[in-house]
Parts: sequence; C-alpha cells; structure tokens
Amino acid sequence: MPNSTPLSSDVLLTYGGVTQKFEKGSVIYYEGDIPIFLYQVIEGEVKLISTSPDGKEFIQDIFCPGDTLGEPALLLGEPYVCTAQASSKSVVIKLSKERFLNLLCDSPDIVTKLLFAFARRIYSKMLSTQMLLETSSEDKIKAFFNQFKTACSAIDRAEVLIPYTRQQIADFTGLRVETVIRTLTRMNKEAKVSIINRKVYY
Amino acid sequence: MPNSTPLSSDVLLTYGGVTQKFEKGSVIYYEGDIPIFLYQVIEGEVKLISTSPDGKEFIQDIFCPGDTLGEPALLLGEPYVCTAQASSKSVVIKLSKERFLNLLCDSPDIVTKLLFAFARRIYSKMLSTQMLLETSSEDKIKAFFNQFKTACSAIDRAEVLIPYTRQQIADFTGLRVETVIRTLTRMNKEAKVSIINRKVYY
DNA sequence: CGGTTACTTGACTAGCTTCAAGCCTTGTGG
DNA sequence: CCACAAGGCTTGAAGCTAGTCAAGTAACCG
Repeated sequence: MPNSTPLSSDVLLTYGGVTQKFEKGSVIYYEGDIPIFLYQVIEGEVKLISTSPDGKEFIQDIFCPGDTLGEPALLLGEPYVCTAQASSKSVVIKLSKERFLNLLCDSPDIVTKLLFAFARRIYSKMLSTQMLLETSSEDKIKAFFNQFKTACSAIDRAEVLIPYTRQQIADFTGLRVETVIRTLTRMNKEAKVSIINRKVYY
Repeated sequence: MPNSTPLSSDVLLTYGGVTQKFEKGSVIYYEGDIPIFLYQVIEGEVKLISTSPDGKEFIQDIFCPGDTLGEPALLLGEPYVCTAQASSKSVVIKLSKERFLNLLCDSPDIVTKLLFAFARRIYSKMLSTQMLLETSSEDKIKAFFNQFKTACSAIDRAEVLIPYTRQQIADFTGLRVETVIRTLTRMNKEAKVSIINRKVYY
C-alpha cells in the first residue's frame, strides 16, 4: 500500500532535514513515543507494526521511498500508535516538527498534496478495516489480495504474483501462518488462486 | 469518534451547499457509488457501515453535527467503501465536488483544517485496526472501550458509562451480540467492568 | 397494556489456533 | 562442489473460542 509522494526530499533538506540510515530490523520510533520528527523514506522500506503482548506482530502499513510517515501523530501531538521498523536497510530523512510546520505555512501547495495523500490513506485504511471484518480466513485473504491488486492498479482479471511470504500475509490479515497455508492450499485446489513453485498468483 | 469541525456550515451554504433531511435509517450514499457531493452533518447522526454478504452490519465510523463525510473517496474519485446511513433523523448539507474544490482553492486555511481533521481520522483508524487485530473478544471490547474513553478524554482511572447497546458494541468490534453479552458478564464477575441496571461502566 | 426493542441463556458446531514435528529451498563457507 | 545452516513452507492432531440457532425474559414507550 504505497502512498503518493507529496513531498520532494529536496524541500525537506532545504528546510533542515537530516538523513539517517537504519539497518534491517532497527526501529525508527516506538509505539507510545511522543513524536518529534517527520520522517520520509528515501531508500529501502519501513513498516508500521503493532505488537501484541504475546509477541505477535501485525503489519499496519508499509512505506516505500517517497512516502512520509508518522505525520498524523506528529500533527496531533499524540503518542505513536505503532512502531516504525525498517524492513530492509533504509535511508530516511527526518525533519523537526517545528520546521515541518514552517514548511506547511510557507507552501499551501504542499498542504494540498498532503491532504490528498491523507485521503488515500484513509481510503485504504477503510478497505483494510473491511478486510479484518471478514469472518472467514478465505475472505480475509481475498480482500487482502484485492487491496494489493488495486494498490498496484492491476487489471482485475489477470493473475498477479503476490510478492509476500505466508508469514507476511498472516501479519497483514491477523491470521496464523498455518491458517494462511491451509487456506491457500484449499483455494489452489478450488482454482481460486494458483500456486506455482510455492509462489501465489491471484 | 467524532471528528473536529473544519468547515462552518455558513461557508458551505455560501458556496452553494443545499440542505437535505434524512429519516432514521435512510441512506445518504451506498457502498460502490461514485461520489458526487461533499456532505456535512448539521443535525442528527450519520454512520458509515459495511454490510457483509450475509447481511451483517459493521460500523466503521459515526459522524456528528459539524463533521464532514465522504471526502476521501470524493477527492480521490474512487467509489465509496461504505454506506452512509442516518442513525437518527438528520439534516445534512451537500455541496458538489466542483464547488468543494473551488472552496479548497480559495481558502488554504480550510485545507489546513481539513488536513488536521484527516490526521485525527487516520489516527483513530489505526487505533481501531489494533482493536480488530486483538485475538480475544475481551481484548477487543477493552480496546473499544479505551478508544471511547480517549475520544471523550475521560481520565483512565474513573469508570465511565459506556453509552452503547450490546448490539452496537458488537457492530463496532465485529463480534456477535451473544459473544459481547457473555464476555461482558464474565468481565463483570472478574471485576473488569461494572454492570449496573444493564448499563456498562468501564 | 400491548408491542417493540434490548438483553440473556443454553446447546451445538465450525473453524481458527496451538503445538509439535518434519520437509524443501536458498545461500554461504570450507 | 558439497555440506550444512537458516528461513520459509507444510502437515497432523487436539483444543478452545466465537459463531449459530433457538427460545425466552426484562425494560421501555406509546
């Protein structure tokens, strides 16, 4: 679910943004932290995860180069709901809240772009809420796949490679790996997905 | 989960907004419709619901007087994810997309306010995603109650009346009424909630 | 007082989770 | 080029929790 790109990194750097590298698995901010910076992904991939008390992990969102993250909590001054973690070696620009607000004041244009990016995010959160409300594992997985296909604007008919591991599908849908595997196997038999070399096409 | 109020109804009327009444239960727009108007609630209450194929109903959001609704889909030009339905007799202003866009162009101020309202909405959607990812019915209900308490900025300690019916709690959490009842009864025995005259305090 | 709405309880079932074990594939170092 | 480690995938058996269906009770309102 990549978001659109409302902010050029150049602007962020002009306003005093600083780049920082993160190794795979290292944390950019923790759930509960009070936001100080705006972040933008330059290279790599950053995921937003909720961890439940028993150590289970759920992926709330994934951010790609160009995407900004953490703005809602930053703007509201509320603690982060999720932890942001680099899912691969990543480069991130961070900009202090004060400078970010200056930037917003100076450029109504950017505010509008951000507004559209937020609209996109609300929209996809509503879709993912619908996914989580599905009662059967099959419907959840199908909803997840459909979201992915819409996000990368794939034609509905053509089968597309789902570039996620079983574990990642589980982390997105809130199911267990075994359930994902068993459901996919069944769906394969019923020709609802294709599994070739363990890769899933839908 | 009421949102802040970025738009005064006066401005909407100035830009050509038209008021319309809706009886309790009547639909403002349907899931799948292509958005044409921006809506603002003036009186009453409007809920956003997803209906699953078997007729079950899930409440995605509730809007109170002053709140605008349907902007994400409208701005993106995508079909509505949910159905908007008046949960009580309501009055709503509707403004055509074109005029809404004019309004945004004319008033950077309003764009900024909308941005903050969107931030609030993303934030609360993340919280509700976390709620849905909880595995047990008890944790879901507790997460829902906590969301409610935060929304009305209740002090965490004090017990607060939860102003929802069992059915509504079920519709928000994605559980069944019977499950909600059984879980609440158990939580009452374990002193995790208080039930007095069938009313729930948490 | 009668009808509607909300709440409650019980018995049964289905489906997801859990735990445990084993297999396949990929990449790395000797 | 082989061996082995590590991560991902798969399978089976058992348990438990939420869902379903059915029936009935309590509160509310005109």
